[in-house]
Amino acid sequence: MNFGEVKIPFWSESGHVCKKCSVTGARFWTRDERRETCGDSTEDSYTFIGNPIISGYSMRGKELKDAMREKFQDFFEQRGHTRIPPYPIVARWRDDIHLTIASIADFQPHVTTGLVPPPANPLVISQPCIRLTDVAAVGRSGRHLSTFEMMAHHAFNKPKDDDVIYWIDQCVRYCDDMLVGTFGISPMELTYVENPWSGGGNAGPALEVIVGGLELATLVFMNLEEHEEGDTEIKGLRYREMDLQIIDTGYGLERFCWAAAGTPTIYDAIYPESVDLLKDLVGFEEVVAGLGLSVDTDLLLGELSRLAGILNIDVGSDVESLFLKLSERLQESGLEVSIEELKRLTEPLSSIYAIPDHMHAICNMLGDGLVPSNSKAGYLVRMLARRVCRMKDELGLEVSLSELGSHHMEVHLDFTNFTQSHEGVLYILDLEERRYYEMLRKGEAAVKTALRDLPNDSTEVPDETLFRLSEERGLNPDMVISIANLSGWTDLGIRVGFAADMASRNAERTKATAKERNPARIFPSEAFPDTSMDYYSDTSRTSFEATVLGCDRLSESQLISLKLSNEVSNTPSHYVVLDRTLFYPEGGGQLGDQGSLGDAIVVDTRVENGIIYHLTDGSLPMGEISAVVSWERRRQLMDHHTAVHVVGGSARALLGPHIWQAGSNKGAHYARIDLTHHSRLSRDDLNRIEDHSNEVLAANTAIEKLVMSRAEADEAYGFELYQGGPPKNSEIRVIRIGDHDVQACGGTHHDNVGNIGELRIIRSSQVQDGVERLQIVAGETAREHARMQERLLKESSEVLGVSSEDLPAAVLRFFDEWKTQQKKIDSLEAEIVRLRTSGGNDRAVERDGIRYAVMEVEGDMKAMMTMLGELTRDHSKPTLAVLGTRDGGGQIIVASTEGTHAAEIHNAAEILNSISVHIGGGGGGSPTMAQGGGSNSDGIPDALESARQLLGL
RNA sequence: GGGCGCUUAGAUCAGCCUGGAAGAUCGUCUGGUUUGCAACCAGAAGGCCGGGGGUUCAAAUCCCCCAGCGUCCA
Repeated sequence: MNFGEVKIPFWSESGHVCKKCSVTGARFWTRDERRETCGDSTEDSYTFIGNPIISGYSMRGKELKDAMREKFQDFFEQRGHTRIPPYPIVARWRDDIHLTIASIADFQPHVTTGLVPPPANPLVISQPCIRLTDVAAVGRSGRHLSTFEMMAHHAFNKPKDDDVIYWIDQCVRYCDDMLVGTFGISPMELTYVENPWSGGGNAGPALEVIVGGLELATLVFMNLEEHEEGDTEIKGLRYREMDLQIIDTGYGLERFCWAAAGTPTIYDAIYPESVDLLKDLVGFEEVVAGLGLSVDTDLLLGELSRLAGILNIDVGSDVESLFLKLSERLQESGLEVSIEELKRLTEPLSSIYAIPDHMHAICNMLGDGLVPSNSKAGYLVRMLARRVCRMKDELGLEVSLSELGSHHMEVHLDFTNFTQSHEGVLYILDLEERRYYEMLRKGEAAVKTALRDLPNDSTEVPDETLFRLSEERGLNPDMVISIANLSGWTDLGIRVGFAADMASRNAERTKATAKERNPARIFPSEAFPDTSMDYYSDTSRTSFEATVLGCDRLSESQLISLKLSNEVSNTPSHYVVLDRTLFYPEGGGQLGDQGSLGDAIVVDTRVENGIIYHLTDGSLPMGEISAVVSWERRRQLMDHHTAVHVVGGSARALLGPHIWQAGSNKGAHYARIDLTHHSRLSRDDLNRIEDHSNEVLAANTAIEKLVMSRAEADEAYGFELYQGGPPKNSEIRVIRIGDHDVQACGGTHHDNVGNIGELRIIRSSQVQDGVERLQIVAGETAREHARMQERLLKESSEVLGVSSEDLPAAVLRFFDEWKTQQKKIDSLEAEIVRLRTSGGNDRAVERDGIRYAVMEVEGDMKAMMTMLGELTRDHSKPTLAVLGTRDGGGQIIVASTEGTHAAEIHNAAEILNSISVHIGGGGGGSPTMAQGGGSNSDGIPDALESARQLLGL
């Protein structure tokens, strides 16, 4: 039997036969002996539109989804599955994906690798998911969604332990029983297409379950893992059997709803209220009537939906050629519609369909506490919000983003599961809309500047210009064109194929950056047993005895990959491995301990694969050794680490549930914590957080340090635990500060928060949009910081001879005075120049109607420029001026009055070059204005004299 | 996490590529016109060209560092 073929008793018992699809060549199972195609080919169009394949569901929208979901979960609950509440849509327990893209993602990687047992076995779940890979097709294809619920039943089998819940045969029986028995789908319509699955290091056979041209479910039987010595080869990679064998199913809730509703598109089935509202606001009926289509519109729309399903819309594919294909298809169905008519109808319609879908994703993401940003998951919600803003503008809607959000949450969502408040979501939506229009406003000037050199009758914009505007200003090509069309370039359009080029350009770059990633190991960790980490048992112990198990010189490349922090003052030469240690290795943002091992100084401590490496300034012999951890440093690190937890808790309490720790760093001099927040923090905000934190310190709450299994911790505290990032082990250390803060953390902490004494938030900065970085000092560094501030104030106020209270006023006064005096000097200098250059001045010579002014002046280049202006700006007095000053090694300006006889017969740059040799320098400029300088200021008189000779004066 | 861009008058932005006299529009102020306002005309004030270093005879302009802001991709 080949990999991917599914042979189970159920097939023959239920009368299924195996066939080969005449279009795709895929193997599939069906009860219909005459069937030629698998159901999921270009020859299989949707049969359920206007003719539901699931009956008995007359409701639409949320009510339909709720009913469908309940029916599904109830079916499996009655068959021994435990119902599990859905996980958040933001996948904070994983570091490889931002959003939950499938129900199985809830259990990766900890459960699927066998590290942690599943929350129940078998289980049933309906998991909201977001996938943005096909976001461009949403609203256009009639079936694509960026957000959907994946209903699923999962079973985790361990055949080696005789622990098998159920496998392929039973899984297919459940599926078939439910579709036929519970949902009343005609058995003859069902096909099961073999489509083996591989990816992400795992593989297994799989079946696609198809009815009426619609894929309702995928059943994956994950039983292989990538391994060099495996005996199964798939797509060039070798796989072997896993100890854990997983039933991974996915049933599209929205597709069930669509199949039951039989509406033209999936959006009509699940978001009817929103679609109606938008059509109403747009006046869609009038739009259609105004088109004067040559065929019946209802007929056309129905036909479009049927066809759209079999047109495969890829990201970056050419919309133009898609329309061509659609139009041809319609003709085959006997509908004569021009591409132009088709466009005018489908463009607004696709936005009307896409908006509810996008709003659903946006509300779910924001509801989960996500903050819009210019990077990571926050960027994804911003991108969707901007798509909605653009679509509603193109539709000419007056309604705001938050009004759309408000309507959507009211009609389509259960708000009870949200961590963010209703008002919080609307507030963020308003912020995002303002930012979008701000971007557009700035974009207008950018487009005009970028296109300035382009003739007004151009038809195409250079590719490079479009790429740059898109990347730097966030203006996608469509927006650029519409701005340009309004600004004078009326014929501009986008080159055919440009969208595809841009997509492939992005794909190339993604590929290039993906190659650079390699989390290389630094140390030979297989040579040593795991180090006993004694620092957890008593965080205040500092001296201990241990055995040196290994010591070796650090290579040049090891030193580079270590990326030592700037708190490491001496470059280490060796690494030392012990059997046990009190040295805390860098981890969770806390820097490594320092101290001494025998005669050697420990400058940093690291950990890799459970082995702790002490970085020392010398080598050590094998055997017993006594060691001391620097308590001063350790205490400071603990002050900072505990302070970070306290500040994080206070920020969440004061600012809202969207506050998450996006990263942190704890050194000996200061600590910092990155927090997700939608606005910049004012000093006032910081003060409130600081006060709140110090109140927590004053209460001197005991710090609980618990070790518990991951499942237990999840159950007790939820995902807020993982502020510091996804957990890596099945056992978790939980640091709990009363009711104030609780998180999984491997760092060293005090036993009571009061041990810190006091903490201060000394500044905040924005590391990305939506991520605010707070710098914290605590304990000794807080006092040091205060002393430093005092010193700065004292030194500054002493310079001005004022008390530090008067410093701001004094500085302001001095700055103002400096400015007014500077102006006075300028005007006085100008006055001197006027006096020297006006009338009866014997240094100016007039000849052939040109005034020649050759003179040495005092002052710097700026003063000379002012003088020059006086001399040469007056067109009624054509002048050639040669000015020199001894300032700055000697400087010379030669200039003539532009547009006059003087400018025609003399070249300033030439004159300058021939005379500047006297000051040992050079210079240059235009024919009417040249300046230069040198290093021999005493040569100025010679230079001016040679100018006089050159000009024959 | 990886890029790219921006920071110039009270506001919005040119100028930077290719170094050589700091600009435009709006706003402000003064005067004219007007019964008055708007509009119009004439004129003026208003600039550490984000901060710091470097290259150069010369830097808003080129190079490096820092800060603030924006944006794209993962």
